[in-house]
Amino acid sequence: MTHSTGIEPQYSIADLASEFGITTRAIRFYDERGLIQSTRRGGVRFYNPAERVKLKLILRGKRLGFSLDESRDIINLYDHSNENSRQLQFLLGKIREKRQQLERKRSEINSMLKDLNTAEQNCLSELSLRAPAKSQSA
Amino acid sequence: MTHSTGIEPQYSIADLASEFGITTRAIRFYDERGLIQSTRRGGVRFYNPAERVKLKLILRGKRLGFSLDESRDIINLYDHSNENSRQLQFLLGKIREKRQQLERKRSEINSMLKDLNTAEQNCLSELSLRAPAKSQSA
DNA sequence: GCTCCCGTTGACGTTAACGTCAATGGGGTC
DNA sequence: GACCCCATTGACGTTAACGTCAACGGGAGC
Repeated sequence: MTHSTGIEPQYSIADLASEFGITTRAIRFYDERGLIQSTRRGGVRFYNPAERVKLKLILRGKRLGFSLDESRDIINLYDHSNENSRQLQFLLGKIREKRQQLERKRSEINSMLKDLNTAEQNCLSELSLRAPAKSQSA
Repeated sequence: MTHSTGIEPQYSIADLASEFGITTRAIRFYDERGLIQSTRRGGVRFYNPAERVKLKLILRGKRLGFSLDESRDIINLYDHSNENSRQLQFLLGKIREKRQQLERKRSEINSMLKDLNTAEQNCLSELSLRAPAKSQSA
């Protein structure tokens, strides 16, 4: 599969579906929407490693609460071929926006983790009350 | 619960809607679904601070990609009144599951942040190529 | 040549999470 | 007591993100 010279591996739609645990319908949906691109061989879709990575990004985005449109935007942040300086500046701004959004998400996750920790402590202390004492029960 | 002041503040549906930037319809929807509870005064909904906090948790959950059902589950992790030891053990397990899920999300966010950083660096280096040199352009 | 399996394109169905709209009603206020 | 504003209930509409189903086709194996 991994040819060292120049030939890229190609993935069928079923390959990717089983690798990522999604349906082929979902992949076709992303394809129709232009989130990923397929090369056709006799009407049949094939995907190269770059498209596979995009698919990964889409699924990661979904797990983090991003819509497909947002994921598309995020993907586009990485793909800047022959842009001029103005476009690059714009891109840079968007990248920094996205970073702030992600940092907000991360801090909200940290809050939730703190809350869970106190909930766990409450649980444990209530359990220790209900249970007989470990060491010193006359 | 230890409350010293005695009287709790009550929030109208419009209060909460404007505070959190959502519509009253959304709040009624959460209410119908039992994610939050209202006390009625003449058919009109009112919410106490505890329900306001639940609403906050729901919205935070949404931003992090949790469904309303998942947020309901998370909220229930904090509310264990008079449970027996078996139920507490079960709760403890769920709390730890949720924590792992959140930690996965956090590490995925960290990956995305790394990706964004390299994208930013690429942008910057391309810009420095396109732009004239800072010091010696004469 | 027939069957099986995978793939394709429509077309329509589904679910979550609300939005929108109509009819109704209470509470101030002028 | 008419007006206005906010709230409620019910009903139906909407959008995103697919699921499902039907009809069709290519190619591998027998």
